[in-house]
Amino acid sequence: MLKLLSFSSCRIHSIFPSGIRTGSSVSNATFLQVSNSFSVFSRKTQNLVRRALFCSDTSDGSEQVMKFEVKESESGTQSKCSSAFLPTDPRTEDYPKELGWEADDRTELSVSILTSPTSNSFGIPLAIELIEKQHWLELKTHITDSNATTLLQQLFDSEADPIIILRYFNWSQKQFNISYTLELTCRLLHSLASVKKYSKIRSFLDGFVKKNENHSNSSFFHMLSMCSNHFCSNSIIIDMLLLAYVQNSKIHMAIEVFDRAGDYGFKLSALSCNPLLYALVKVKKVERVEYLYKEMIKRRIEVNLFTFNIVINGLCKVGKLNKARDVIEDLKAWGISPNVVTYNTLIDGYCKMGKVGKMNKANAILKEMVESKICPNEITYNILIDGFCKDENVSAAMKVFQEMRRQDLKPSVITYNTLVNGLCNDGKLDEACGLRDEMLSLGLKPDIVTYNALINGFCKKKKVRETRELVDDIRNRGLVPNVITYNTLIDAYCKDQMMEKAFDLHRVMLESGISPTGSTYNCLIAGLCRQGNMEGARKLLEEMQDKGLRADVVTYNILIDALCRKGESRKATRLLNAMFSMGLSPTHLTYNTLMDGYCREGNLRAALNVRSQMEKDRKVANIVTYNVLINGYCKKGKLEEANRLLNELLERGLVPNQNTYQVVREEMVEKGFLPDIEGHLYNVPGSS
DNA sequence: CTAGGGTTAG
Repeated sequence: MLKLLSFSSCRIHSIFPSGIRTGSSVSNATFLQVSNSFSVFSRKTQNLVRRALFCSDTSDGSEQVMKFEVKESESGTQSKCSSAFLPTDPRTEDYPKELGWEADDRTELSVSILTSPTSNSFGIPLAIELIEKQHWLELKTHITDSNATTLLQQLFDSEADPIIILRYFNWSQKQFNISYTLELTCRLLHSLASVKKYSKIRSFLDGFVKKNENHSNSSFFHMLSMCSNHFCSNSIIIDMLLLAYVQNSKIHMAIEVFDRAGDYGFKLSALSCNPLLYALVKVKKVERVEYLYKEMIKRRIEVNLFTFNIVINGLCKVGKLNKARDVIEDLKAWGISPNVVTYNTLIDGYCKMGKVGKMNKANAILKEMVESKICPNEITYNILIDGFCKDENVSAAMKVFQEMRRQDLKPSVITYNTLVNGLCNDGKLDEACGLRDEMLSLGLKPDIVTYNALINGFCKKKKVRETRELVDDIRNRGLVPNVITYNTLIDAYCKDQMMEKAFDLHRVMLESGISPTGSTYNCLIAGLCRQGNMEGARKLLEEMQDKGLRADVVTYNILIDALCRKGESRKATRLLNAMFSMGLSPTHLTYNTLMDGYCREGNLRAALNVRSQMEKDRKVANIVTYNVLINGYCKKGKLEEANRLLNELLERGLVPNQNTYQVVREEMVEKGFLPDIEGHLYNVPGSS
């Protein structure tokens, strides 16, 4: 342990404002040089000496350093000593550099300082006054970047108002372009916490996190607990640090803080944990969400309805609907009642992620909700309308729309947009336009989303004139086309093999200052690929990457598909490997496309290799995988093998679809195979 | 601090 002896006898003052300044022979330069000679001592010793010098109790401000002595000695049998005397003239005195030994943690240190009286000194009270009045210019004349830290320490030691210290801390860091140590930072935070200036701590930590210095969380935690063991303050500061990371999108750091807070036993709050949960939901890191949620309950962190709703939302977004329902039970067990948001979230989950009969389940939840005396709101209806539209049941969506109005709920722009989109996707363009007109008559202004939906509908039907009119309409109504407008139109041109037009639009887009997304490029690359222009596709891929847009799974799927169609499945396989090195995860589609490529080349061995690679990637063969392989075997005349696969897929509980049926019927049934699965085959939807 | 609408591969 280092010990500072004769600390209280130190009577030092007035290195402030610009070092030691007296009528005596001791100058600021002298003082600094002595400071430099400290390098022969261990860092801890240096710091202690500095503190002894700068932080000692000198209330009268009339004393002046003349001479000091530092002694380091190891406890135990061996001991070494060293001393440094402040010289009257630095150029003529020797410094103890040549002593060059390092103290360790067992070294004892003693410091004694001799002082002499002086008169003209810049005292702490004056400094505080200047900071309080924010007379920064005047303050600046008293401070140099070498003693800025000294004043800070003096402020701490004089127990100045934490707000004053904070002001000086921020000002001097900026003024002298310095960064205070973590220790001083933690002392500041503790002093603010001691007077409950939490909003100050919050904004300070926000800036601290933004600066992104190389402080690790581990040293922050360590220093914070070294500076004070006030459990409550520590917990609050760490809680706010976590929130600061979340608000600055440094989720990884936030998670680290969360974990470490657990190790230190600091208590976090829902105020910071909820935003973290939500941030994780937004990036679909749902395993993390589940872990955090469990951990919050385990650590007895306060959880509230927001917490539950966020977790439910996360689970719904990835289709874990049963787990989401379990969380509803959890919250009831906590004595909390679900609210309209809870139910809306769950209904939306079923609408978007549910399997067969999902809309029935969504309706069932609606019923449950009403029975629990929770009134569906406009959003509830919007969710259901969208659900039915996406389920290709626009008429049911319209019924919900009627019901909504019967309940005296006002449809919003979003309601109309949802329906317009549903009608457009159903090819009912007249009705869609009718709804747009209805919006206008109700005083609801169609927005860019309305137009994007309509444009999409008209593009799909290749109604060029109407599409053009709609695009003109956007401008006339004072709306501005956005990325999605452009992407929709570019894709339409690409699908129509009008690549020049597509690239024209791409140019217009750039000129209007709208940044293309990866999707924009995907559309264009797919267009070029359809024309078999692999060279152009490659070039575009490069352009895309030059713009800092990363090729994604879709991009690779497009390229792999194109190569396979050209009978170059080997090259496509190289792209599959490239995906891994780019950190992208191939999807079922990726593997299936590649297998299909090999099958069409008649290379079944290669196709099966892809399948085993897929399984190594822990992707279970789906119905498309089987269709591709069965087709491959059939083309080769290996009907027994195809039969084996067909049985395998049935055993796995997969449902054959029209493609399966097609292949099997053409190639197998007529040749007398598969009597045992006939029953299944004739139940396939769409079969006669 | 939590819930709803528009484009894109196959």
